[in-house]
Amino acid sequence: MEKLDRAFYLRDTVTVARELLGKRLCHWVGGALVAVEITETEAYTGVEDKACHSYGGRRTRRTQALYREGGHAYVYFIYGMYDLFNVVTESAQAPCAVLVRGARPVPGCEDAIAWLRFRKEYGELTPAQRRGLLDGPGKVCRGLGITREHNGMDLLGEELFIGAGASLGREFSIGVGKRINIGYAMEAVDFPYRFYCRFGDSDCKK
DNA sequence: CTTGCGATTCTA
DNA sequence: AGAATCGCAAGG
Repeated sequence: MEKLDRAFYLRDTVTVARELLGKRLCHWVGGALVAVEITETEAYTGVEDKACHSYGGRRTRRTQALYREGGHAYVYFIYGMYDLFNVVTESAQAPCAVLVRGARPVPGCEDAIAWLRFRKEYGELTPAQRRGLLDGPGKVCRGLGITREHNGMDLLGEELFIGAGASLGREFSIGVGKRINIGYAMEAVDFPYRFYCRFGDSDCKK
């Protein structure tokens, strides 16, 4: 499968966050290629964004991956329980990233369905259950088997990458809103940096 | 070394 | 609305 190239990730973070909607996030794991379609993202725009881990140029062991060139993974641990997957964007001088907040299984991708079913220990999955496997940033990592071991990984490699093709699902428009759970971020709480798929009848947000 | 708290999820 | 649960980052 053709992958998004470096140039895609080196662009403006908000643009990348919008354009990642509908793209296929893929992880080769356990002998299966697990592919899901991204339905919700948030942009974290770097040193001037109080909600971003690199705000003010903060550079610690945790934030190191943010200072890589665009197209790398930034995976960090939160709330004592969850790993969250981000796509690093822009140049190495601009520590920005896009948080993947939600996804859904790609129709017809049986490897992914089998993997997700295994993760949830379900026999069969209703459409609602399939959606519920990936409808939060912690669930995206759990569902795809992404952990902190993937922190800093190059998304142009073979194991973890994002497909360049158009969405396999239905057409959608882009919904915009404020980011979730960043109440501490002063003026940045109101930035319209959350993006989600709108499918006419139903939105991909809770 | 200590401590406050978080880009969440699940249950009620 | 609250608990679970622990690494990170800041401060002493």
